[in-house]
Amino acid sequence: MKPISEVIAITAQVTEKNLPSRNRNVQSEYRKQQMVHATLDCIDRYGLSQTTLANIAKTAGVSQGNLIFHFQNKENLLNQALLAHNKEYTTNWQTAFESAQKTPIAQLCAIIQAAFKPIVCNRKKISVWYAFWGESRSIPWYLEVCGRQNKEFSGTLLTICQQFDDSALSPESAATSIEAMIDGLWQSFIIGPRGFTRQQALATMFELVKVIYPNETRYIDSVLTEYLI
Amino acid sequence: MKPISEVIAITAQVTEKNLPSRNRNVQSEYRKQQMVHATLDCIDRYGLSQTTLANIAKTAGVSQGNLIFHFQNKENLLNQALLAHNKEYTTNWQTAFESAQKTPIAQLCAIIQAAFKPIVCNRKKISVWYAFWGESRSIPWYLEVCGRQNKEFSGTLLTICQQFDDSALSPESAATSIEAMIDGLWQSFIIGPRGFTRQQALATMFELVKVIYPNETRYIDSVLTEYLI
DNA sequence: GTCTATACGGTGATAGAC
DNA sequence: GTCTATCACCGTATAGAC
Repeated sequence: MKPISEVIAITAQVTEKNLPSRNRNVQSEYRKQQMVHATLDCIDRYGLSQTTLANIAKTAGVSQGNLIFHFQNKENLLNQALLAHNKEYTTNWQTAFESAQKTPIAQLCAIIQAAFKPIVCNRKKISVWYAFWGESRSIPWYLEVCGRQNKEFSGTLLTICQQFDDSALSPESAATSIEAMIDGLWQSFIIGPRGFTRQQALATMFELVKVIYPNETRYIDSVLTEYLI
Repeated sequence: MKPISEVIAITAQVTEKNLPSRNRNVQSEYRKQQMVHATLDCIDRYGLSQTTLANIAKTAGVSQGNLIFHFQNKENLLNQALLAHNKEYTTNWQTAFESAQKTPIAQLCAIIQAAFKPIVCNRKKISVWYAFWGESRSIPWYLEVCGRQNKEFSGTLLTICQQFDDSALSPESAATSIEAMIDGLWQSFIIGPRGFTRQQALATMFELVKVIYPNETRYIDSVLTEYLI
């Protein structure tokens, strides 16, 4: 799914070209995006247990009946919301990974930086993950979605770690550690001290990478310097 | 709050001594424990959004009215459940910390081992944390409880890290890294690959500590060996 | 496609017997 | 203290007008 801003751009473009049928489809897609977006907002603000169709409708500025018209039922709406949330997250790190230099350290730094970008690493987005994970026991489908995504990330990370020449850690341990560190630092944004910032998280993250791959210290420092400017 | 097993022991003891009034109090406490326990079970199995008084009552083997009699309302019951959950977690690491040898590395290893003990580190217990954290935005009280606990743990960890003589990491970074690693590895039990075990988690954890404090390699290995026997 | 009105079931909480 | 019966409300989903 495309970000709303992009959909708006497409809508405008199509309108200008006067293509009513495609226009209608795109507008419909945009409406659905709006609703999905409102759903994620509500999950963040009220938690899954207090996220009601009434809430979502009000937030999206549409009627309750309209939600059902587009998504048939609440369950489906929540599923679509999770998929959209997941897609955004995945696209973020994959884009960073693909546009990085083709050296292990550059790729590693790229996906780590991506993980702490404001689009994915903020209180709202993280709250939503936790809301779904908190119900993943009763609704295994939630876990399936997250698990698939997670597996791909882990795989990519492991492949990167396997390309380093020497480290005190095995590639498996290094990959597991780095991934756990990212997840753990994310958690700090929710339950940690109020003043915890993305910059601090990223700095700590890179310090750890330097300890794991001391040979790459120079490159990492250059990335950090560039980032802080 | 005391673990149910202990409460049972006290109940039996008091009964023998024939103290009806205290006995009644203790039995009442035990009843409440049962209900709190059932509540945590339901949060794990159904998620917070599907945890109803009907569910809890059925799980606890009591009537719905009885729940309200003891806890006045659902909100209070959930609060007590979180407090009990939190208490168990805190007691676990504090006990380990206090009974450890008074050297930094022994204390560090002790609280790390405690974090991966089956009592606190299993799918059910972790699910419950996530359920509450997922709602912590809408119910700040949840965050307060977890935050206080978290702060104490962080503080203890930092104090320990400050006692090490030399490391490539600052005490602050080391403490943050270790705490994040624990949290991140916990997360693996929920969304990670199915085969992930506590032993693996602990092994990875200790490998990382060795990288952070290379001087302590020997002690850590001895702990690991002892653990795996 | 979007709305309002409404049916229906489930949920938290109360009342009162035992 | 514990239960059953019951209420009032709210949440999802449907129907039908526009």
